[in-house]
Formats: sequence, structure tokens, C-alpha cells
Amino acid sequence: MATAPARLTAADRREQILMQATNLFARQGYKGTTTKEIALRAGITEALIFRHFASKEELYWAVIEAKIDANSPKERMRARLRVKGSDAAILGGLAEDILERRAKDQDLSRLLLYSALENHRLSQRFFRAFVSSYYGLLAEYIARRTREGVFRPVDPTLAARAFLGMIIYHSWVQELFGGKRYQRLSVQQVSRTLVDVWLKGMLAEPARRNGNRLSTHGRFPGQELKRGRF
Amino acid sequence: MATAPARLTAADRREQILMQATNLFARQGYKGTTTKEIALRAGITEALIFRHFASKEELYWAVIEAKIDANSPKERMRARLRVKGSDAAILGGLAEDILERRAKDQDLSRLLLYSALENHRLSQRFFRAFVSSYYGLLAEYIARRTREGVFRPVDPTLAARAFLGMIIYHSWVQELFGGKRYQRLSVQQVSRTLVDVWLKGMLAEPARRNGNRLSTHGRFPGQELKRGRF
DNA sequence: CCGATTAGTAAGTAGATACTAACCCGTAGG
DNA sequence: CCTACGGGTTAGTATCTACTTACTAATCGG
Repeated sequence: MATAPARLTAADRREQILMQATNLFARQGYKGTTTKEIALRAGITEALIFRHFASKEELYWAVIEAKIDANSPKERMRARLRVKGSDAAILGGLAEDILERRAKDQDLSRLLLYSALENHRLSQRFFRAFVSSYYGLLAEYIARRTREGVFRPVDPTLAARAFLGMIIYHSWVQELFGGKRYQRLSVQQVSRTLVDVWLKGMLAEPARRNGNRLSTHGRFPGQELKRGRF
Repeated sequence: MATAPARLTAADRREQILMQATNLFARQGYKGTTTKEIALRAGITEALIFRHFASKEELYWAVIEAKIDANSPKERMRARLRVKGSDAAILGGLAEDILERRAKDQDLSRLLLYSALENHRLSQRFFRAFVSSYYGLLAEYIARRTREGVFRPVDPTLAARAFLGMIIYHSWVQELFGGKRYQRLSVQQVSRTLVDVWLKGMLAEPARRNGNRLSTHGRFPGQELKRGRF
């Protein structure tokens, strides 16, 4: 408390307030976090917060903007998908990247979820930056691979969502719901397994003598039709 | 507002307060909801809430208990998995059930997420009822099918999480993040596609000339490419 | 129809919360 | 040296929040 007698430059102080606010908003949500608490963590008085940010809301938006800027998820995804290598390598790398980042930066996941739930006016932008545009790119990749005859013809958006769903849901269960207390799984192990399941599910079948391969598989109306279509 | 002059029986009033509280807690979280607001919605004064519930917290727990009781997810899952039929039919039915229930009852998803984020003391029970025990049962099912030689040997917990992840993440994106504004997909279409991907990814390969099943499973990089490279 | 019980309200209270007005003080520039 | 500026604080204030106390009024059994 009395540890920081301080006198930072405006920029530094702003940064420091932002850090503390980020962490608190992430952990407790907007409503659950008080300006007093933020000030306490930063070792300053509440009034100083309002010198740097006009209101609590403005501080909140600054936190979110900073998170978007610091991560630029779209660029990361683009870079990941441009890498040369097998599908397994590319998607595995992508999965590891997501899992590692999320494990390291819990604040981001929590802010995103809180923002979606609390439905702040600008939260759509946040969501779009981290989710929409994100899997738009992945969907394009999948569509391309389908055109190339490597993947089965599956709705690319849905396939992308399936992929990210497996991974992001897993990280949520681990990090947010405390699942990792029950089992420790390495990022590599998880991403390898999940990518493996998804990829095997997506790959077009090698040409076969006859199409009816899966007696265990039962029938889903319409499904076989689509499959045969390539 | 002045529509309900009221005088209900204690039980009915309690029920009504619970309903309004459920909806508000689901939409705005615990901290974001005031007892005043709940009273207003119920068309009563705040004081009456505290006749039926000792505190705001107690009301919150009552809401959560009611949700758990009304859904009994574990039983539903058990019933689903006991149905006779192909894996595709069983899992497809399960997926549809989840998607339909969640589309109908947004409150449940939102309460669950808020509860996890806000980290209420008892939220672990809530989480356990709806997630843990839930995929414990699915994992058992998967383990059995693996023993029977139908599914590949994959960590059953992880496989279960992958399955539920695809589905639940999809429903979150649709219902909570407003994804359904962009595209309308039928529950059947979605569940069929997702189950299809997952199942194909999980099925053991039919016996081949050489019995080396592990070749698909062990080494990761590049492994799939050979198969898909047609 | 009376009297007790029970549903419901009016009017608070203590403490929190976002935000402000007025002042303090170390230091760099003239 | 002194003064202007900028980082920082003190001490508020109006409003809100969960919760209480003391009351009123509808209903029901006898």
C-alpha cells in the first residue's frame, strides 16, 4: 500500500491504471469492479483515475481497445495459415497457439466472455475482432482445401466453428471452470488429439472400390449423398 | 406495472419472484441485477422479496437450484446414451437435444457462464451438474465404444470434450454472441454436420492389408497428408 | 362476522459507489 | 528564487443498494 510513493509520468501512470483495471475487470466484470478497488491496487487515490479517464466506462473501453491492439488476432491467424506444411502441422500450430495464449493470458478470455454477456455497446467490436474475423479466415482455408479435394465438402463456416469450438471450449473448461485442477494435460497432447480427430473427420476419403464402408455408422439422410459428390 | 394488484399465495409469489430473478440474473449477472429491479418486474415492493428470500444471495442460489432441478442434465444424458441405435443416431440425438434446449432456454447458458465467471462459492456445483458429470457419462460411452473396437483409442475425456465443445461452442456463438443474426442454420443441419465430422474422426479404420492401425495414430506431423493427397 | 393469520407496503437506514472541487507540492525554466 | 505546471491528494456529494421496521389490508376458519 505505502510501497509506491510514486510520481510517475502521466503516460506511465495511465499504463499502470490500465493494467490493474484490466485484471480486475477480467476477474470480476464491469459491474463487479469498483473504481476504489482499482485505485487501491494501483496504490493511488480514486481521484487520480478520473484524471486519466473521464469515467469508469471510458476506462473499460480503453482496457478493451488495448487488448485488441495487443493481440491483433486476425493477423496472427493469417500468419498461421500462410505457413507451409501439412494440414496437421498448420492446424496443430494454430491450436497450440490458441491454447498457449489463453493459458497465459486468462484476462483476455474472461474479458471477452464478460463483454459478451454484459452486452456492452462496443462489445460486438471486441467479439468480431476475436471470433468472427478469426474464423472467417479459417473458413476460407477450409473452403480452399475442399476445392482442392483434400477436405470433404462440409459447410466451411461450420467446420471452422467445430475446430475452434473444440479448442476454445477445452481452454474454457480448463482455465475458467477450473477443469485443470482435475487433470493436467499438456498443450501438445491436447492439440494433437483434437486436431487429429477433426482432421480425420474432414479428410476426403481415398477412392474405394465401393462406397458403403461404415456399417457402424448408420444412416443419416442426405449425408451419403453429399459425400459421394466429390 | 400497475397491472398486477396481486395477493398471491406465498408459493405462487415465490415462484413469480424466482422467474423474474432468473431472467434478470441471466441477462445481467449477479452484481448487475438489483433487488429493486426484480421487485419492479414482479410488480411488488422490494420488501416482499425479503419475505420470501433472506438475502439476495439466497435468492440467487434458489434460482440456480431451480435450474438444476428443472433440467437434471445427468439423467437426460444417461437416457440419451441408453437409446438403441447407431452411434450417429445416438450422438445426433444428443447434439440436437443440447442445441434445442439451449436455443429455447438462453437463461440457462447465461446463468452458467456468469456463475463460472463471477466465481460464486457454489458455482462449482452448478458447473459440475451441467458440465462435469455430463461429459463424464459421455466419456464412459466413448471408452466403451473404443473397447469394442469401433472408436479409435483416444483419451475418452478429451474426445468427449471435443464433441461437446463443438456443439456448445456453436450454440454460444449463435445465442450469446449474436452469431445467429448472420446465418440461420437448422438444428438438424448443424448437429448432423458436427456429429459427422466428429464420428468420422473417431471411427477406427476398417482393417487394412497390413494391420498396423497405429500408423495413423502415433506420429503427428505430416501423417494425414499422405492419406488426403489425392 | 370476528379475530387471527398472512400477503403486502411505506418509509426508512447504513454503507457503498461514481465522480468532483479544491487544494498540495516537487521540480524545471526563466 | 520564484513561479507555473503537472502529478497527486483530501474531503467531500448525490445517488444507489441491500436490507429492516413498523405498519395496513385481504382472506379464512369458526
